[in-house]
Amino acid sequence: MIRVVIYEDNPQFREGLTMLINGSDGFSVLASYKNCNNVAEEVEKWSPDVILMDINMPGTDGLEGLKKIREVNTEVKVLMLTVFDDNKNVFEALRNGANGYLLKKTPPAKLLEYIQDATLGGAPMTSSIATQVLKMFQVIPQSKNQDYCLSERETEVLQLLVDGFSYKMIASELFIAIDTVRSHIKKIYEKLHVNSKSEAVAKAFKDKLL
Amino acid sequence: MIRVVIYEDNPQFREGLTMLINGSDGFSVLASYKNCNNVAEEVEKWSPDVILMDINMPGTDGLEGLKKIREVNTEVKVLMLTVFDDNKNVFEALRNGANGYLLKKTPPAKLLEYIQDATLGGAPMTSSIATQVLKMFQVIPQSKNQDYCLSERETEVLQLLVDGFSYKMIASELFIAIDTVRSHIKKIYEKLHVNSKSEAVAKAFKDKLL
DNA sequence: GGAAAAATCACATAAATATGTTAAAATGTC
DNA sequence: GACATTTTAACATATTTATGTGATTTTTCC
Repeated sequence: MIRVVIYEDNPQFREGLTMLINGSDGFSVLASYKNCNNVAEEVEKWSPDVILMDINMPGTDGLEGLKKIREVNTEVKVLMLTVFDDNKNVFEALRNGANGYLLKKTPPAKLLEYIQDATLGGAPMTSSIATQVLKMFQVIPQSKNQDYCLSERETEVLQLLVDGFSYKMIASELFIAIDTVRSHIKKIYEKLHVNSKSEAVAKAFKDKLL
Repeated sequence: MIRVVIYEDNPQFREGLTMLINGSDGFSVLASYKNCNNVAEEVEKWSPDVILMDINMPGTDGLEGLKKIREVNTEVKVLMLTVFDDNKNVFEALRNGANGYLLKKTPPAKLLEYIQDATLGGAPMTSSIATQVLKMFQVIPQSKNQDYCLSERETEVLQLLVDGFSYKMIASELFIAIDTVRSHIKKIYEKLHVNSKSEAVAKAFKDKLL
């Protein structure tokens, strides 16, 4: 038996969901609420398997509700429900530990399937949402793996620069003369096409050299 | 009719897939190959709706194959197939535009459903993979929004430091005296608890201050 | 209107950095 | 062994940066 708690401000939709789920074998609604104002206590009280969470609600909204839930419970599966597939909300929800993201227009049969999918460790998403999620992956880390051919020693020195070491400190850290440090850094600047320490540090971060 | 091309080095598995798909209404296998050595031409030739792509293959493997496909075709849905849910491969595949990621042990009925799901814009994933993807979202941007209370002007100056400007350049950029730049930077160092330009730059990147 | 914070500028000085030139070992490769 | 690359190092010098101690003007906010 999959035990569900619902957060949804619209009374009709809330009732509809409850009837659908209670009317299906293997599913039962433990409770439903019209906002997340007391979500922490409610989740602790019922300890459901799945929570259906509307995003747009008066008072504490779905995203904040999700955060509060995750502060007290990382096990329960939380499926976000929304009318629009708003990019920013999707990202925020997944970042805060949502297990799935569904549009409200999802047909009832699919919804039940998705709920079950979530309990099995899946990440059910409406296809338009799934498309967005895939795009996020493609955008985020366009790791421009430019290779500047830094030698081992040069990489080491650059790492220390990034860590905030002065020439003097690097010299004593690596047991070499400060003039040698200078030499290395000069070479590093050439290879990275920069001419100051802070530019080199910035480039190291931007191009993920370390 | 959903038109499929298969890349899979194991002959048995390749044959099994082909028979399964060809034997199902609404699906047909256009071709199957045992490596990705000529993937670009093959995809252009068949222009399939869906490609099933094994990750581990001799010669050009699935990940490289995926990259080559995306260079010539961004429309075709590519589903990655693998025995293991290896974290790094999942990430690399999604980053390079895979549309889904399935374990080979996926039951035949599910597999057909997933293929269809992909054509409809979904992102079909085995639940263990889905779990990993969700975790990636939670890990990536742990935005430790530490607020160092930099003023507007200070933020501006820090930005220019990060961009590699010297004090002199900042002064002329902002139409202020170099001594004023010094004052701002001194204040910035205090607030960030650092005492050199490169440390400030590094901190700006680490804490995503800009 | 007055207190607090932010932004502006000046002068001084020690320390650190950038740049140039040069060159001897050490290491790796064909 | 010859060659290229890397690592090491010294010396010189101009520029930049870090730090201190003031002080004046704006802006903000109650």
